[in-house]
Amino acid sequence: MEKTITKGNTEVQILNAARKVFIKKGLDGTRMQEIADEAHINKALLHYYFRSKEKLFEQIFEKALNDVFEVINRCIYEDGDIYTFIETFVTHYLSLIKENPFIPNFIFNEITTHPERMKQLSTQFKINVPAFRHMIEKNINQKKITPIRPEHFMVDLLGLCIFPYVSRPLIEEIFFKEQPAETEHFLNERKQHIIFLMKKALQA
Amino acid sequence: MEKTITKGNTEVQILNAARKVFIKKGLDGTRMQEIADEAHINKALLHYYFRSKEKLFEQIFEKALNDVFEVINRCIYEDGDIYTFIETFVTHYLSLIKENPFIPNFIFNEITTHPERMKQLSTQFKINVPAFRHMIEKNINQKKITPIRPEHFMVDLLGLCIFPYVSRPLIEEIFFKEQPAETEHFLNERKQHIIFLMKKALQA
DNA sequence: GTCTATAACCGGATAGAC
DNA sequence: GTCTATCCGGTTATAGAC
Repeated sequence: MEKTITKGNTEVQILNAARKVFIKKGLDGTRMQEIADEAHINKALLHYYFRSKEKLFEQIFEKALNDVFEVINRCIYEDGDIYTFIETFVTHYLSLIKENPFIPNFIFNEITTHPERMKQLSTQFKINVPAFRHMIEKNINQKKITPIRPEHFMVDLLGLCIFPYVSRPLIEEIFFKEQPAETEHFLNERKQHIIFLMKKALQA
Repeated sequence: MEKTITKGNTEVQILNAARKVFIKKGLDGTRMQEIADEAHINKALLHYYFRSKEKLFEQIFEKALNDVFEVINRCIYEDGDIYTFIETFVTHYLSLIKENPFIPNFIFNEITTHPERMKQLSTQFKINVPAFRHMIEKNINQKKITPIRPEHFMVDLLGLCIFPYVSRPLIEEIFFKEQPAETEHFLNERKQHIIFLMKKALQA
């Protein structure tokens, strides 16, 4: 009776466990045994459900990439106001990262350590670049913002949001060694700070 | 005679080879055989010179971290003008990354995949935080810039410089799929763009 | 110092009982 | 579907000749 709670979803348990371990340790650093332990099942079951380590990994990687692209696309409206865009983008993106702080690092690392394979997996995801470019250019033409290359704008926003989480251990070590709790507070301040920074930088 | 060119510096050859492989593949993804091949020597020699894979790795990791911190510290002057700081910092930092584009990813990844060990190694490096804070606060008091928390300012600069290189494969895929050579041009534009962006954002 | 050969170990994958 | 036991390839590390 109590067992029914988890009955039938061994597959889900495995996926959750795999996600947790892969994201923290990467493809090469992950041991199938550790996933099995985390999922409270036997190593052999992993192969029963997913055939191989790599097959299991691909599912996790694709899902992670999909989440990241989805949030970006949800914020893009061809005719949107750019100041609204900045606010919604930063808000949604930071909340995604806050809930999954290891994801960006995970993605970047797998792409650089296994370029061929990951590149192939990553090509299926797209962001709506034409709509994004259109939005920026329209706002420029309306003199709402100073001229800027759309690609720089997007990279700026992503870098400002993502970098503090990717480099968190070093930031903690450098700036907040004496009061580690302050790091959390600092990261929470980022939202207002980034919005302020980008709005001011873009003023026409 | 020709052999003397490399005689006596087997150790250096190994370090160069190890650096190249570790930085691209990470600690877990690196095989000692690959380092040996890259250095054109035998696998056993690696152990003769460095005892173990981990010992060899530590040397590479520490050197990488040291380079990164050194550049930052070289730009900090307690009484410096902040607009000068922005220019020299961005210039030096981008040229470091351009020459070693995989270093940031390498460092972040090792710290997250092996937190205990790497944290320990990273504590020996410091940036001159008091001088940096002093510089920012002085410039604020002189009304040269709008008030900003020094930590945010540093994280902004680093993120804007580093992120485009860390995410290069995705940027290429998303924005420049049709003309991959354009990525290089885009990255070269970053220097002027970041300087422009930060100066404008900080204006008093 | 540098090599070849091999030991010792680990981890992904499979066989086969239940 | 789930387990235990085991295989087998690959990888770090060492022994020992030169």
